[in-house]
Amino acid sequence: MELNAKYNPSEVEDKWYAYWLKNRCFHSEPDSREPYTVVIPPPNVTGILHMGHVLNNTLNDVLVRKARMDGKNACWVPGTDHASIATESKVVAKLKAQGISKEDLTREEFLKHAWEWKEEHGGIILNQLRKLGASCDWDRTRFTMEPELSDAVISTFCHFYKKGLIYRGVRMVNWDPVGLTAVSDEEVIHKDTKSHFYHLRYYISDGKGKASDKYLVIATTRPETIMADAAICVNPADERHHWLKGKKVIIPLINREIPVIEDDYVEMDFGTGCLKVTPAHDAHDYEIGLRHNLPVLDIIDDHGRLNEKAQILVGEDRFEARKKIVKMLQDAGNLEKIEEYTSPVGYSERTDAVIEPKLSAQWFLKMDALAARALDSVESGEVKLIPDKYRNTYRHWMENVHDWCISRQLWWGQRIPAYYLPDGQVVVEETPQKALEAAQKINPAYTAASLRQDEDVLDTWFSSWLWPISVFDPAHPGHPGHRPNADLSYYYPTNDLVTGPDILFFWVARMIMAGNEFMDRKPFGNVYLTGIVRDKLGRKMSKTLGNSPDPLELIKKYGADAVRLGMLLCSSAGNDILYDESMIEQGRNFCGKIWNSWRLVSGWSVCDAVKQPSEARAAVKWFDNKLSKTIETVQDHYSKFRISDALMAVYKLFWDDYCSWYLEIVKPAYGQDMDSATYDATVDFFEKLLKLIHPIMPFITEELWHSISPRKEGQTIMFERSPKAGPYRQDFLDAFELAREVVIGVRGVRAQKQISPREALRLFIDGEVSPEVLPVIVKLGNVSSIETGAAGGQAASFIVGTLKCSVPLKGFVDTAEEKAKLESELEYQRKFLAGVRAKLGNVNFVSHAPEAVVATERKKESDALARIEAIGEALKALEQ
RNA sequence: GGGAGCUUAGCUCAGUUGGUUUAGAGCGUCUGCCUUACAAGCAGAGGGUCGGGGGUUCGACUCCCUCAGCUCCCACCA
Repeated sequence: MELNAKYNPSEVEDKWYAYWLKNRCFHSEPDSREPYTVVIPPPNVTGILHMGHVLNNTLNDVLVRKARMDGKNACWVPGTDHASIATESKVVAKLKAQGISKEDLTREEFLKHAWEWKEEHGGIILNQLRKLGASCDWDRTRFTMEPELSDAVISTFCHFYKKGLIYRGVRMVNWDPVGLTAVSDEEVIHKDTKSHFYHLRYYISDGKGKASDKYLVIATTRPETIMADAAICVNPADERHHWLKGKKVIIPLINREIPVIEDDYVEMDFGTGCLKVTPAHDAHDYEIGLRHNLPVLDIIDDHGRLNEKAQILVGEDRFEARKKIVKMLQDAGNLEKIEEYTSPVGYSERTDAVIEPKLSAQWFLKMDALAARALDSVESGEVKLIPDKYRNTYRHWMENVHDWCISRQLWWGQRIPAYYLPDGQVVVEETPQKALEAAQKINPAYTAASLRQDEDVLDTWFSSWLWPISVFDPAHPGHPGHRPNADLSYYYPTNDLVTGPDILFFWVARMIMAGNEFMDRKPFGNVYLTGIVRDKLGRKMSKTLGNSPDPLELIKKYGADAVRLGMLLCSSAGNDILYDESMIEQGRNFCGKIWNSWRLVSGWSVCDAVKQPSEARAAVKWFDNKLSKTIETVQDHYSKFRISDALMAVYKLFWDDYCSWYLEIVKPAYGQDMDSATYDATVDFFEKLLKLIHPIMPFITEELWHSISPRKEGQTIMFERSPKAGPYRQDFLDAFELAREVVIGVRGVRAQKQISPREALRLFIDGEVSPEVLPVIVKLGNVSSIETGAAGGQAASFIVGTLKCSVPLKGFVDTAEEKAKLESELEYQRKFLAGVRAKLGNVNFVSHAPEAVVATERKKESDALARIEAIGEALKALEQ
């Protein structure tokens, strides 16, 4: 096959991806082989590919392709997540742009729009993953809200309800006034936010509801909530405030009377020591309210606006109201002072709205028992977190977990299967039919019309925690007595999970809980937590900063293989990645290198009459050993999830060892034929290298593998076996390494003296070199002869290990310069020797240190002595 | 406020139970090369007292303490 002078990734990539699909290379069915299973962290159904996905899915694909080539039955299940709040807010925004308000629609109408949106935009991201080369089993593509998976979610709810772990209650929850839903604690992000501390005067009541001239001062960050105040609270031990005992104070502006109460909760040395208690709008205040039987007055509506109970500023947004009420308080003489103040404020993860603590009825899942078991799964090592520093974080979270608020006031998602009866009772059943049956057991007169289903849907994570189970057997979760189907029995538990640490609790921990609950075992063995992709300056990638490159553009420009390699280059687990396009350039350059090396090799002509040159024989033997050793290293890296190390080892093996050394040695002179032994070995090495690289760069390796020799239709490098490491001779590798260093020394002399590489030089070596590798020095050093001993007269010399090498160079050598160089080297060696001898002279060292260490020091000593002697001789020779 | 982690060459990072490492890699930098696979390349070179200080040890990048800086997670001082 004729090769283009340049590698053209886009042509090649589309061709092979189509080929793989056509031959169903990614599809897996249970068989007798060992399974290797991975489920994709399902991206949002309407999402588009960003660099984080690229990193994650590249890693996933490398692991999957590697496992496949190791002979395992690899199965990577793709799919998408319905992402209830994210998708719903997108649909709401789209409708708004069309002049349609969600409130004007019925639930059914809205869902119709949402499904339309999903059909239109859903799954784009899965097509984008194909561009990256992801070898997902597309026949198994799942969606968390497809009917079967939704059914699984509903039965899961029923399962936990009947187990008594799910309850409904009025609690202080995190309310998102933009998303118009409650969110879980995990979906609240606390950010330090600059605000003000307002010191307000509350006048003491004269007992007749009128203000006296005495007052106390409270400090608050939320003056707009004073209308909802239920009390003023002080610490009972605070003597400054004893005079307030039993008094009542007047809320400014609205002149409502509230009591002064005492509670230990109040810190004496914070603020003024007086706390305004607003049970409806602060979680602690709510607790205090419960203890003291205070009324709850909710003055903020779902949108974050003051309602009519506030009496004043009705209809104003909470932040507008804050500004206005400050002015009003000032005018009324109640504002004592304003301080600058920075405090943590909770924001909604999805909408970035400031979270409003709000009292409402929600569904919760009890977490204690689930968390305890999930903690054990990690502590016992059943599930490994990589890197393991996340174990600490994980433990901390699991030991301090709160009940999970699982209801959302949204429509896009699985609707809670709770049905309210006219008598106030509630039945929880998987279907309306079953619910009716249950209801009729309570009262046979009930009809379908008597049942009112809960309006809320479930948190997205309440469906995605089933993912590793439900993608294989959707009916399974929550069904007592249900036997796992063939797929689930074979593929579960999955092997590795690659995901970001940001969803360790949202998703990973909860999958472990669900796995334990429904399968009685872990959902995966290893969790590889990637870093977050940041820009060169360490900033998170975001649309507003415009620092987030479009992966598809990059793939178009550099090729998918280049993008994959670029991302992996700096992907040590858990470390954030500072993305820079130059990494992808490096990937592209590597593609070019691979391509060109095959152009060279494939262009050689072979003649059986040619005998194998001695340097080629040495090179073949050396590379064979080197290959084995490197494969061993690479396997070790993979087994420890050190993907970038594995990649770098392969990269250097190909570029440095194979191209720069091996090919340069065996390369025949221009126009000359090559012997067949060397040629066959060279091609064999090349093919093995392609197989080693394939998991990382699937496209170019497939292309060239087909170029090596014609393959049958359907054959692919994907199913070739990973090259195995054979035994290798370290002593031979060392001997070759010595020769390599001699060559570098000779080249160094040329560079320094500006002697053309074409001019052959004589080389003197004083010391022992394996005769096998001498021809290598001759060829790559362009040496006319290698003689033993030292070059007399003017010569450039260098030391390799304990070898003294010299190149006679009449007329090229500046004696003084050469002498200075040698002398500085001599001084360095003497210092080094002194250091070693000091160590060896220390009785404690010799008696305490292990023998091997002492032996090493002795070797260092003798080597240094040899070098010093060699340098001395070189100096002597210079003086002649 | 609590917890975890990080600080090694210009940049990004390795350094695996303290001694075969007189501290490594990739990229970048510098010098010389259009050498008939590749200038997206080839050859060569320079570059770090391992954040500061103290300690343990025969021996510390590696263990302990302390200080400084950075990052992340958790958290209800209004």
